[in-house]
Amino acid sequence: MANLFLAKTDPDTFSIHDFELEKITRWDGVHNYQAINFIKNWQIGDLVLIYHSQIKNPAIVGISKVVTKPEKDENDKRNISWFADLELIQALPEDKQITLSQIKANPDFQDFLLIKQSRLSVMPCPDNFANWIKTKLDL
DNA sequence: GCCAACGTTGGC
DNA sequence: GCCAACGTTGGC
Repeated sequence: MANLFLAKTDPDTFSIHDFELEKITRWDGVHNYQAINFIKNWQIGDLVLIYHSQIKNPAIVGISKVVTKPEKDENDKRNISWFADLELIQALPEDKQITLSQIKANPDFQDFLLIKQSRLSVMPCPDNFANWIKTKLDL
């Protein structure tokens, strides 16, 4: 059973539309220990929700999957970073995007790190959220 | 653009 | 090892 994660990106830097063009992208440049530890735990086949941050209505805008084993980034200055390659499964049409405010409004999802730790950029999704979104998006 | 929250760095 | 100063992220 594949695990479900969420990864943030500022669309000014790398957007879901960029991802649609590239189809496979290297998820690197993560410098926070906690986020890096979650990347280390990625397994091939795990699903990663793509989230647009730093915008007016932050939201989950796409679904991808892990296609390579996580590797240490030898070019990282502090020598702590890891990366893996993600393949886009689907960019969500606007009416299927899931906004931060929707997630915040649901009392079942209050233990989601997306809410509890707003600066974290890579995180696992809690089981109840994973089940909810898998039903909603037919994953 | 502002600011809260949090992580990192470096002096002591 | 503590903590002040500083840097970064991301929501609003």
